[in-house]
Amino acid sequence: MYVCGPTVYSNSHVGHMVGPVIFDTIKRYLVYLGYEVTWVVNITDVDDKLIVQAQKDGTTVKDLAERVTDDYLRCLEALGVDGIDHMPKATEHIAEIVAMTQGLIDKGFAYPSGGDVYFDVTRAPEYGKLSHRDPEELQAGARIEPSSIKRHPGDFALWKGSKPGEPAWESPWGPGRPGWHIECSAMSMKILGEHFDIHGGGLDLVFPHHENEVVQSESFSGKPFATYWLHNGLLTKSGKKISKSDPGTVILMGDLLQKHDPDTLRCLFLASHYRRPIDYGPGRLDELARGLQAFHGLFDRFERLTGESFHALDAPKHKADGRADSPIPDVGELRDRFLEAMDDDFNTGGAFGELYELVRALNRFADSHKLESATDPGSLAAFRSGVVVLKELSQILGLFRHPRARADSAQDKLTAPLLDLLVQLRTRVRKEKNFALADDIRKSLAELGVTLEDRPDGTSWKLD
RNA sequence: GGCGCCGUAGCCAAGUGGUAAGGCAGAGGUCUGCAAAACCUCCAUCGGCGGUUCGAAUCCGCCCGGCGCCUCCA
Repeated sequence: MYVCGPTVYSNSHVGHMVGPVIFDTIKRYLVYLGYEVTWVVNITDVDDKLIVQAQKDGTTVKDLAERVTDDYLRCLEALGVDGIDHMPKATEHIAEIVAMTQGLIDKGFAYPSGGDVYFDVTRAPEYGKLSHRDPEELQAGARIEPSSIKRHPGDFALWKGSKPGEPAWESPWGPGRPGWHIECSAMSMKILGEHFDIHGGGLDLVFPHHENEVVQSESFSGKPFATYWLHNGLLTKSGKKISKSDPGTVILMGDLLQKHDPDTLRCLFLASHYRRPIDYGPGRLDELARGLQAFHGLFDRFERLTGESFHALDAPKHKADGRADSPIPDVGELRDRFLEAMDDDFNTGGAFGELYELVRALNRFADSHKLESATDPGSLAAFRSGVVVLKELSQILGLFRHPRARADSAQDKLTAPLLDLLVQLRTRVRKEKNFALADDIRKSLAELGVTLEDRPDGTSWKLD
């Protein structure tokens, strides 16, 4: 599986993470089903944009690329995108790119011109098949800049001759750098072979990038390139596409990660089908976070009842190891429905809905069996097995990998013991039926962001 | 102008031929000393108009509205 990664000239915005999270989930699911998946995401670290930006910043292309790549990797890690097997860089594959370019010239699909090398789209009758475009009509669009060194306006550069001061590598056509599309063909071919199963990327890459990848790859190898093309919908902000070339729309991923839980952000991308556009509007993330509370409520409940942490649970990693049946009503069926949704073109939105139903089924079971007050080992074990199913399915979506980070500093040594102490005192007050004082304590704590929950088996506190 | 996508409750969203998942918000209820949490119940006929069909949100046509690509873009 090959997914187009970023051109690293400026830090990642939210939109850049849609694809990685979606394809991370797709890989998780394929692995869950028992497939072996090798996932490649490229880093394009040389290109006109980088040259311009580096000059603006007064730095080198190399430094800029490294800095932006680091930001990208940090975002991936924060979001739990950990299934990428290879991240090849264009600058480390110049030899392959040159060889492929030469091969295309030898086969008559490309021609050198003025220090550049262009792919000749008229030599590939199938050009346009991916994006349903007719090369002749591309001319009619007239938005392609005319160039005297190109034979056909639709021809695209495989190799660009360099001007003095620009990053350059030696080649049979003089010093230069790769064109934009060739690195993906060269690197996917090197790592995955001439033909592979899945190629992904944003919807905005269909043309010209993927179209060009297909022609140059198939012209070179004579074999079909990717079997399946998956294009994820784009992120919009108030209806407008988020794009680096439209600075008003850019929302930096790094900024969002400061304020929001990674699970919330994953849900933003997974709550709807991957092909649909996702609109990022005000309050959207808060809304999702409120919804996620139900899960955390169940995790807390599970921990109170069993002493085990949901996050430490060991759940089946493969479908074959999971259990289809459950002593708890609906659990087996909900698991089936979750998997059916995923089987249907990775319908994460539908699958996500089943997860909520599963939470409700588990709470319903815990309520009806009075798990808080009874000590029936059988019921507790059944509850636990149901929670394991929840964990099994959550893992597929890459959710709830870690306990939620508290927004405050509850981790300090004093807060928890002090709150415990207050709760103890309040419990005594309540026993004495001094509800006015007990309610005062609860109200004051609420103002500090501490919520108290009185249960049959005691009182617990939680921080917002 | 060409290619393509979308329009489901106040908001987000699944469903693509058999009488509408789920989430947020809202209303009522159970539990509770009161709350919180949890659970239960309620809240849409699917942009509009025609057509096909025993039957359509789901298929076809037209119209209205929004968006993307055709130029760098995840």
